[in-house]
Amino acid sequence: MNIKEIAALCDVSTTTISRVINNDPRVTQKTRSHVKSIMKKYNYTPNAFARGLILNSMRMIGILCTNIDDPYYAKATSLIESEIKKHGYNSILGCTGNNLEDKIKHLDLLLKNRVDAIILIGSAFRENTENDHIRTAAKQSPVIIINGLIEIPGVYCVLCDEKESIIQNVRLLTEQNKRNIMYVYDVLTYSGLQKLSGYRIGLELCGIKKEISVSVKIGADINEIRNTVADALKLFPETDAIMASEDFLAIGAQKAMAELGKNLPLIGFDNSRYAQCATPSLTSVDNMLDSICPIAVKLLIDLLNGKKVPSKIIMPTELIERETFVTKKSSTV
Amino acid sequence: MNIKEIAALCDVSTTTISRVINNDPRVTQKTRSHVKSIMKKYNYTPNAFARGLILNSMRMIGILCTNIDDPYYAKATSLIESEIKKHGYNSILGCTGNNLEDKIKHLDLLLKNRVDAIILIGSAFRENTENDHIRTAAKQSPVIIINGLIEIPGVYCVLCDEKESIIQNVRLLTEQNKRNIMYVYDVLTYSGLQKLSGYRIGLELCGIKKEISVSVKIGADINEIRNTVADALKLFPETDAIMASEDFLAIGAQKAMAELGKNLPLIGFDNSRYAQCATPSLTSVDNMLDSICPIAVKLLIDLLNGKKVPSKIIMPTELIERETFVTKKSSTV
DNA sequence: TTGAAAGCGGTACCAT
DNA sequence: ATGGTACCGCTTTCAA
Repeated sequence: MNIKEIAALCDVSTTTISRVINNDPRVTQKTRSHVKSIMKKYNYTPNAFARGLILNSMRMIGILCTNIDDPYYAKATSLIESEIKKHGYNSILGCTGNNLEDKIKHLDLLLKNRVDAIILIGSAFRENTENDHIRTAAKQSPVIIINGLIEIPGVYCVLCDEKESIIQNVRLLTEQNKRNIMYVYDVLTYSGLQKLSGYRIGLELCGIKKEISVSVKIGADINEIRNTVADALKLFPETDAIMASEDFLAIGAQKAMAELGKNLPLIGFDNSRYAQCATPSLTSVDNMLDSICPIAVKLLIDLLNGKKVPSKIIMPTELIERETFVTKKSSTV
Repeated sequence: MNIKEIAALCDVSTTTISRVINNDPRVTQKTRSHVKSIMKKYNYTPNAFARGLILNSMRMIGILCTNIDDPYYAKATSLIESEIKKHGYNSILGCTGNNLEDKIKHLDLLLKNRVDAIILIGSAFRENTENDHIRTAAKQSPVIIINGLIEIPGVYCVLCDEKESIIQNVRLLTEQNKRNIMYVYDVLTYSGLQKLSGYRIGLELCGIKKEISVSVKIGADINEIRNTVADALKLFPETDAIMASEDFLAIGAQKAMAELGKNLPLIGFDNSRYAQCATPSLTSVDNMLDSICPIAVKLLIDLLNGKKVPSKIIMPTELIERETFVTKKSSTV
């Protein structure tokens, strides 16, 4: 069933049908309702490809993340998808993995499919070498980066200040007289580097010389993480607090401590559901996806509507206190 | 840049360009490479909408789940997306929520976008009343259901035997002389009903009369779950084992037990990463997504290639033993 | 208010 | 091996 057949059935031209489809006012109420009833009767749906061909858009937005099976990306994707939908766009999803070639391939795929815009989730899309693929993509389609930062024209970033939040964590720990703070991390994406740098700066600002950083194998399971951290704890028995770059790592650290009969203050990152599931429950930095994602989508929609928008928006983070570490703000002894 | 311009630049017809694009052998090697070089030089990409219009396909597969921010759906989506990609298809993602109207709207959206097939993840897509929307969708496009079962022509289901796995769990618990088994659940989708029914059948088969089932508010956070289960444990202090319909609920139950100083055998469901994160780590039923998803995609691709495929594939589950419950298979005292 | 017809950018049939 | 051209289903300009 196509527009011509519907036109014939209604005894009007295809133009009129098109006008009805697109809510063009230049159709009498009578004709309009008649056409609508026929369309309903025959369950007619305009061909999206044909519309796409002319309008040069199928109202699709490409979302790329490295791995949707990571709760952080899942949450972001979930929030973005729901926002996008509100504005009448659909989401095409790609999970790229961490391989640069695959990221490029996915980007190309989205461009080939002529998406209206591209949203990259996470700083994994900023390579530490060059970012030509993103530069190229941005020339053809707006690119939004969630919690990542690349300064390229046509690329818009909405992120939280991860470095600063880690600096604050160090400060909070030192306020409780912790001077041997272990930092557990794995992947050194831009974000990973920011956090690591926050750790180092934090130590420096607090006058601490000794860094105890533990690098965990990327993609390690909980037992591998536990073992790695346990080894580190044996190596640095003076450790009196632990921070991790992600909740999952923090939980591995938690298990390591349990194994060694330790119970040090512990701060995770992402405030994921893992943090709630942990026993004791995990104090964690909330990276504000709940605010960032809607803001990013709003920015994108404004952009698509031709408005002027900022190229960079940075939010502060928030420490969610649970059982593994509490600040004593009101230290009324 | 379109096919005509490229044709002009190459001094050949659009037909030839098209042939090169589609790897049609009827082009000399010389022409082909020349065309290819020009295409590369001008960074030409055939318009996907135009191709879609003619071929009536953009090689897109629609994936629907209720909530990608649930690790179960996230894992399934991740596995499906990666399999689909291998076969040269892209994924368009929709998160519908649990509202029937929204599910219908999403289904319509996918059909409007003329996806090549639709994959529904989870039994939440089977309504307990009627399923006309799925019936209608299946008439226009193949529908695959992951871990859900609806017997409708054009709908293909790949699932695991959840009911049976719960029956087995009851049996394993009774073998350890547990007779007061609490069952914690929330949403009663088809899957939820299957599991609940497995619990009841299991009890019956083991000659247990007393059912202790606890219904938790849908969407409850970990504290609400803990409170609900704690109340139930106070009401039924004779409880000597707990099963849950999902890992997250099991963890809530775990926290309730901790609160009350209890330490009963506990079995979760889904074998999600939550199970690893729990302390003590959670014994859980693996619902075999790792096998189901590739099988489902394979079935789909076969279907799209016109092969005959089964309408229903059922896999057995597997109990992953961790700390909260271990079977004593080799009970050599 | 309505309609005829020219595209949008490809593909595929039928010639050559 | 290559090309001319009708056509996919819709939108939009221009004319009536």
